[in-house]
Amino acid sequence: MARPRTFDEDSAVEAAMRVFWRTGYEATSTQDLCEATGLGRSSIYNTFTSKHALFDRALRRYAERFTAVQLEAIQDSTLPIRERVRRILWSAVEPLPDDPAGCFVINTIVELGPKDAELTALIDRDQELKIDALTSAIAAAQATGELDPAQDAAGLANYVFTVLGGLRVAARRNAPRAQQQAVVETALRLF
Amino acid sequence: MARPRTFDEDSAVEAAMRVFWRTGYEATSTQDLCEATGLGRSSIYNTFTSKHALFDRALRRYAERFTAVQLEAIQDSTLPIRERVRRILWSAVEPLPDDPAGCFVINTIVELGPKDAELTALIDRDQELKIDALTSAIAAAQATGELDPAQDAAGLANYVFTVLGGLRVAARRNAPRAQQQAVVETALRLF
DNA sequence: CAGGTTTTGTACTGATCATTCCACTAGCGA
DNA sequence: TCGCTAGTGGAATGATCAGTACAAAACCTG
Repeated sequence: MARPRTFDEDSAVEAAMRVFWRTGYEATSTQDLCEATGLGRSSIYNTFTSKHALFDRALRRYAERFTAVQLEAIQDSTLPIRERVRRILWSAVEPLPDDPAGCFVINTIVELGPKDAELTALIDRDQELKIDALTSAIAAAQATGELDPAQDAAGLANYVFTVLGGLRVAARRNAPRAQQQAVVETALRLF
Repeated sequence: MARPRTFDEDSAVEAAMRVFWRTGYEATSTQDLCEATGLGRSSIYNTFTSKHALFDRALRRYAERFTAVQLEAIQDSTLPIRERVRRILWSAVEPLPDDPAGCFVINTIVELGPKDAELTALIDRDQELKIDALTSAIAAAQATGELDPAQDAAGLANYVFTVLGGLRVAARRNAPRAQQQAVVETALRLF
């Protein structure tokens, strides 16, 4: 019963995600969100309750999608560990052509990290998931002799994602691609 | 002739810097700036002309100060190159106790990078200065045989500052200090 | 002490902010 | 086809935004 929606909720979140990603939380107005999603104010508030809640939805969408891709790369046992790490780092160097610059998660840490404990917790959980997966993959590679077992697996995993963060900041600044590629190769020397 | 100021311009910029550093550009209101600096609106606009101009002043202050410290570390020839690099990375792991989390420059890249070409140019120049200095120091170390001359000096310098960026993002998220220290040690293995 | 000049506090501007309200519309079940 | 319910568009809401106008105040010079 009753009138059905004329829009797709999922693609509205997708559109909002891209605006927040490009522009940040504070600098994005509800008007911007209306224009980006094609929805009216009422529909946005009726569906998502607030700007902050929509931001939360958008961030979750982003994190889930990118984490899935990275977990897939990490767990692809047809590739040597070194190539899997390369794929992870490479994602920062060769983003999809019309994605906004940088990483939405890192933008959020920087902008809202000190102010929004809930979002920080969400991001921490996501980060831990990836670190754990990479740690396991590295440990497995050490067990097969593919990697020096003397190294601390968790430490290496942490290192990889820290470098990734640095690359994503560099991407936000439009650093030359060749430079970033060189950094990836340098970082990979430990593998 | 005429009435003198009752405040110190420099310490007003310092106070503004710390608010912008902690809170970002958009989320800092002129009211916040009044409270942080202890000045009235009139004095702020009379002295600094606009919020954006004050932000610019604050960012320059920050960049000049931190760049000076880092250049000093880079050029301290009493230390082996490895220790100099360690000092650079260490600054992200052990910040001064009541400084805001993270790095004001990186916060600015992330928040305003895509929107503010002038600030981006300022940051790029600053970054280049540091990269060049570190490149020279690495090349010198290679010449004395302290470091393998086969490595690309500029590439290594770039790598160091990319890792530093990653560490500073981690600091903004309050990542455990021990984890960050481990990352520093891992990154240093290339030296 | 008086004149000139800049600073300072306060009150105000118009714009924009996130959010809400309400009348209207559109579809589904009866 | 009628009535219920939920979605929609647009006009409000009051708060806050960056920036300004202006008069009173404070200091230096003469």
